[in-house]
Amino acid sequence: MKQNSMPAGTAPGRNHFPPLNPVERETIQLFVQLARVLGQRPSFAEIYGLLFVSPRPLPQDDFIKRLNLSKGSASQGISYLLELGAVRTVAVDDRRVHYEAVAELRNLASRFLRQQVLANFEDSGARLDRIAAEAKKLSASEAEFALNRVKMLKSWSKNTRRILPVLLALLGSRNGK
Amino acid sequence: MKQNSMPAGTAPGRNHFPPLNPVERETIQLFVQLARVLGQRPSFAEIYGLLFVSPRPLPQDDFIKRLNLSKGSASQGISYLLELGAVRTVAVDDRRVHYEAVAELRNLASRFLRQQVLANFEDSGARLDRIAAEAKKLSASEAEFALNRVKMLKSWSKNTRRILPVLLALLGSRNGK
DNA sequence: TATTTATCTCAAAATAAATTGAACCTACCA
DNA sequence: TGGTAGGTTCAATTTATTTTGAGATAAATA
Repeated sequence: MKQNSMPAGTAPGRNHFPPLNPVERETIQLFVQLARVLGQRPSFAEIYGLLFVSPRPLPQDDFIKRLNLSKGSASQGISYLLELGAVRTVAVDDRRVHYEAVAELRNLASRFLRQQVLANFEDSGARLDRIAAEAKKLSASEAEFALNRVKMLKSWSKNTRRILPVLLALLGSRNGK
Repeated sequence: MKQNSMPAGTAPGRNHFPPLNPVERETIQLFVQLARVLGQRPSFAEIYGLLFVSPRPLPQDDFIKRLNLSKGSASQGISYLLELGAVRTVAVDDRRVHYEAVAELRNLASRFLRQQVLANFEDSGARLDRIAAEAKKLSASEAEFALNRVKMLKSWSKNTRRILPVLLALLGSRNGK
């Protein structure tokens, strides 16, 4: 079989967007499902999933065409994933920016925990102090109970912070070693 | 000041639903915020929050009136929280069922992780096998890459399962002991 | 410099999730 | 044995989130 015009049989070429094969479809679904548990948008998960199964970096065009996404979703999704550190840009001889998945669990989990989870716990300390202050204005027995609850919440928060580094260390180590 | 008709000055009485005080409001808000991170409904978090700050068990009436909830939300919320083990019923000399918060972090976290998080990972194993099977039908180089990705996902899932028991043990221990 | 191509922004539309409340059970009690 | 308080269920509504797409911007190309 002769090749014509297209540079090489294996290179997909600029305007070649084949439909998703079963491996791609299922992998993307896997990430969409995971995303749901973690409170992430399905369209963003699709993008990450496609990049994750792709042997080569992809430009935005690719997810727009192959995932049927709008330009807006693709752009928002990519910038979110970059910000999260789940995706990186790759230099390619093309005007378009190409992206690839960052596939190290340690990196992903660590950034996710820090940016999405921990960030939301940060300001709880201030709130707890406010609650304690208000609690002192209550009647003696009510104050006692409330202050006890605050103490409990503070210990929860301490416990949680204590655990994170351990968690990250465990995620980083390979295969239980 | 004389008491009349009401049994005792300190007992809230059947139809007494004072508005939330600042301690209650702030505590409830704390749980609502936490719930958002964990993907839980705000109305359910409100119920848990109110029970958490209440020195005595409360019947459904209480959250309906004091939190401005519909009967439906209260009922759904309570049954969800019971199912999750975040709330328990308390025997009280009253036809109405009274509830109190289960406030041990270890219990809460363990049940939450198991029911909400782990349950969603369970069936990913089957999907990974399907992906591997499909991958073998691809061209040699594509198959190699895809199978490698599957291997990676399997190791993620293994890592995650390995970590859970450690996590729970850490959450259960007090104050870093 | 004009034109084309890639990407971004954000208000509007579409979709999904949470909440309500009417209808319906089921004990209890008068 | 009929009335009522407490509780549940679920379709309809409300509210929140996600996605879209019509411009705007900017960089590369002609």
